[in-house]
Amino acid sequence: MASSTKLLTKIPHSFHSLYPTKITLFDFATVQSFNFLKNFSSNADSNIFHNFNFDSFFANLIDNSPQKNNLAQVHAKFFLLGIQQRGFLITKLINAAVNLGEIGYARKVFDEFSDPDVFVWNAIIRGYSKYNLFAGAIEMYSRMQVLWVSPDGYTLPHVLKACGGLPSLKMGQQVHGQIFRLGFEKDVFVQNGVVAFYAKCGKIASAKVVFERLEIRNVVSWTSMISGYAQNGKPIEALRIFGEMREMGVIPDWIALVSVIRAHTDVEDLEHGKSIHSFVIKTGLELESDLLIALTAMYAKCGQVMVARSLFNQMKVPNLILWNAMISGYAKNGYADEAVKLFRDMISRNFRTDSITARSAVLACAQVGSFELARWMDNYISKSEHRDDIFVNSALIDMYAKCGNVDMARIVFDRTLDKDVVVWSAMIVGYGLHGRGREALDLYQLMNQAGVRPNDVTFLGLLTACNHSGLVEDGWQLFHCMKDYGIEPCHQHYACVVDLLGRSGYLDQAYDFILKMPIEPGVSVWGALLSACKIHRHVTLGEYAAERLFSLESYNTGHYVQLSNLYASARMWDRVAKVRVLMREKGLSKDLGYSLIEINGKLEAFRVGDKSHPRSKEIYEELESLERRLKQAGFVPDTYSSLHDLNDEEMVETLCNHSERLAIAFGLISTAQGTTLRITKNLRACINCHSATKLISKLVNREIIVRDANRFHHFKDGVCSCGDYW
DNA sequence: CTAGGGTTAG
Repeated sequence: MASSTKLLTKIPHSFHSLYPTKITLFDFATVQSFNFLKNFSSNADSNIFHNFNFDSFFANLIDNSPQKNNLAQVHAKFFLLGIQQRGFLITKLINAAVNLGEIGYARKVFDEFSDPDVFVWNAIIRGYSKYNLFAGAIEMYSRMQVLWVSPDGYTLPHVLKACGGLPSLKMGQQVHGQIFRLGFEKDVFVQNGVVAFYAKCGKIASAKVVFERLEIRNVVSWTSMISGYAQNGKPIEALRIFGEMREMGVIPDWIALVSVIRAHTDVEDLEHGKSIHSFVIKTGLELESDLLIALTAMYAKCGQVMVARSLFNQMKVPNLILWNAMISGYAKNGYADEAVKLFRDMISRNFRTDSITARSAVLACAQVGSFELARWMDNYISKSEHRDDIFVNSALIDMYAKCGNVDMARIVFDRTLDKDVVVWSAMIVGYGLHGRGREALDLYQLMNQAGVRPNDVTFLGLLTACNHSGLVEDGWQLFHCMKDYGIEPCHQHYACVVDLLGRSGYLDQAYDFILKMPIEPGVSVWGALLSACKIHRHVTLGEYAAERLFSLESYNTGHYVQLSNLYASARMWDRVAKVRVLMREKGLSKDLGYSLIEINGKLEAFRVGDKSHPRSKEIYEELESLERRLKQAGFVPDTYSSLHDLNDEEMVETLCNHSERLAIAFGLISTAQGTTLRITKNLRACINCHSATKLISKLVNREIIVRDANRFHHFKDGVCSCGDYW
């Protein structure tokens, strides 16, 4: 009997020395051990186990269990042997289950244990906290206290993490009070937890008080403060604390550096960010993959997408967050095509995507502006696990609106359950962009009925909608509704109102309104006034607005062009010429106009007078025929404002080869009768092309949708949705 | 069995 006991305890050791890897140990030794265990039951001769050390035997087995099944087998044996109440083994079992990610199983083991001590409680609380199941962690913590089990120095950090993760300021403050009563002032683990908790709740001042009272501050204490400032929009302060930490001679580890890199990212200080990068290389920390992710995100967000991409490529197995950082980096910096390409790459390689990936990819599609791509994205999302995510759906609504199809946006809107203010606002903004003011207002009614409180973006969408549909009265009333909801109007709201008043010719009232603004009027406000002056040919007020604009942004070409357009509309050619001279003196070059048209999901670009297209000859033939038909229909080019316009497009003498006309001609010859043409251009629509496009839509019996720098124009049957005001 | 980090719509 004694020899068999000995043999059993010896198996793991002998195997261990022969096969040092843990997996091997499990495969051989435990299979044998399990076979042995299978052959006895609780009524077996208990003498066999007289001197047997269960703790070390099962501990070994648990440590080497690769799966939940193995743990379950071990657990079953506890009951057979009557040792199911050994806290040490249960703690080990729960921790092992947690490390395997089997939190549900860990909880099951916990629930079958009748009288947990602090170690067992710690194990289960750690489990919930580790997987960000904060409510679970807190629930277990309160149950622990009901049973009068006192927390120790290991319990509290997990609980604090949970309080900060929710975040629940109240709960954390209670825990902080307990910590004080229990006397953990000197426990650096607990105190660091308190610092991080306050920082996560945005109570950075409280975090600082606790931090400064710490007698011993380690790198974790410092990092908690640095990331606290970084996460609360105070990156400069974060960097200052980092400086202090360095002065104290504390060596940053890789997590500290991640926080510092994030702070540099937020201030877009690539110079210092790069020096951190070299520090990382010098200290040999560049093997730390999460540090590389932070660096990738930094370069991507600061616009250095090429550098970011090379770091991305260095990673053998990119993880989800790295993919996200790269995709959102591309999307943010206008590399929408690259973002989409990378997203497609990711799904074709069967990587898991999360809600952030989906949002970034949808955002990129919105920028590309291709309706076909938008449809593909929608199709992908609606079949994925993200289909009910309201963040993703609000991005989809925005995407469809920006890709020219507000009705598809509405379909996404209607299928979105539990709509929040962002979803409602996205739809309202979409209607606004397309000049469908009535529908925007109707939706606002429904939103009120649904009990959703509007915010600043909702009102911006509503005001834009009223503006683009000429609903002056409604807009004016809505603007005054804002204060009922305690929403402070910002520059863009004021600009909308100026636009609104200006549209109906109330220019003096618009000026008066500007003078009464509680905040300093900015570029958007004066720009709106100048536009209105151009429409109504009010030269003196327009000149004043232009003067304000030049003082705010003396190098923005657009303002000079607008002023020149104002003069042209009033036929003041000498002043048009003066603006041109002024621009030359400032060394301003004119923005190049271009248009994109989507044909079978592919985008084709045209510049003014472009002859580079392979089908150029056919395009110009179509253009000439269109021109003839326009003339026959009695179309007279509005030469006075166009010929003297300073836009590059507008400078060209023949008006019929503006980029959008080339795009239209190409669209007509490459699509079937009746197909809708979708065009995107980088500048505002010129008056001539706008009138011409209206007529063309009637002559060729096609719907033509043009997205200009400001809004959408839907041309159909000779009229445009903008009502000729843009 | 402890703590700190990175990606985020309108």
